[in-house]
Amino acid sequence: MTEPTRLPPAQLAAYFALTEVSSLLQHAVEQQLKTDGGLTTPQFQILARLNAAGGRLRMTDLADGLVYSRSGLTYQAAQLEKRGLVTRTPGADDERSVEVTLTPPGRDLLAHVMVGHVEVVDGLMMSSLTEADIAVLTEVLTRVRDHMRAAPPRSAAPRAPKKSGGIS
Amino acid sequence: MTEPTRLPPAQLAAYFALTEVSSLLQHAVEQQLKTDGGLTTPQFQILARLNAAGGRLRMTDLADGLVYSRSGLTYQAAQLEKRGLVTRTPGADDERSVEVTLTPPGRDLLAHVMVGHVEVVDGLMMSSLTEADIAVLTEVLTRVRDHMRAAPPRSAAPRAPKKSGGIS
DNA sequence: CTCGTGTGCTTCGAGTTCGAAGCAAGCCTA
DNA sequence: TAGGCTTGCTTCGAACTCGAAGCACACGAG
Repeated sequence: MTEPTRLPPAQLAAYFALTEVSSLLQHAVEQQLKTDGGLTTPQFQILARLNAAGGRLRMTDLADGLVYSRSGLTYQAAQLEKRGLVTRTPGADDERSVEVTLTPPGRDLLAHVMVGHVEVVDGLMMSSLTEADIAVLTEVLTRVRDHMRAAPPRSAAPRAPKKSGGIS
Repeated sequence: MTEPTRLPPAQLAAYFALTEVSSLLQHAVEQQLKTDGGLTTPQFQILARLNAAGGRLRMTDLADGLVYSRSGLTYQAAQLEKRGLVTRTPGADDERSVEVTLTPPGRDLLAHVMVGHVEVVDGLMMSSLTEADIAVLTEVLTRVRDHMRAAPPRSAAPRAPKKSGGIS
């Protein structure tokens, strides 16, 4: 039980719990998405985000909401296009941009997959929570999310004098 | 026939918030681990788990606490061994098992990395929360975690249902 | 008009991940 | 002791991921 550093115990507990829950949940969801619709998590996120935005978004706007890299987005968009779930067309205003559009089959598949998706989340996560729990969880996590989105990407490390030229 | 399914809005909000927070946090942590110690998240998890267990664990016991696949664990353990952070030796009792042991350099690196790790988690996640928030978050998430660990996914394990928890 | 810079997306190579198949050691029954 | 089943881990091939480099269009200055 020798710990290398002293740690704020309450905070670490919260952090580990968050990490573990989200890992387990993500794993379960991944299985469901693959089984019910042959989708990976990133693909599902793309479809869901497109649907939420009315069915059409530019690559850049799509990337803004998601967490992973531009190149990964290109790859997954290509996969989705192969299956006919989305189309990619040159942007109307800006010739170098690409607009991704949800097709009817894409919308159908999303609707179908969403059912099982909600079932899994419900059964695995929500079934052990009260409405009050859910409300407070949402409130707290939303606050954290906003703070994270606002925070600078990185750097400003007190110990590391590493200069990366700045974000200018 | 295909309508966007109606969804429990409060639950979805909680779920999305959880997903987004954990993604952002994971991303930030990944950067820190790489910068401070040249470690990936799975590698860090292995070292941390080893340290928590006193420095030595069998591969299987290591896998039980983590989320990813056996083959992935083998791969990462090999990476760690290459860097001299752990050793792998045949098990004493059982010749086919492998015991992974944290080396002194491994312990040192973990201690070093943990400092920055806590800093990141603290600054990014905890700074926007009160102590009460943290307490309630921990309580709720711990409950969810226990429930998830107890519940089998949607199908039984393909090969090895553990001795204790009979699925049949 | 032409050049230089910025922006949007894709391509590329290297590394990581997973599930299935494979290998070897242990266990159980006869 | 032999035979078959189980368990512990590794290897294999294919898919996915990332960051860096590259390509093409847009915009502004001269």
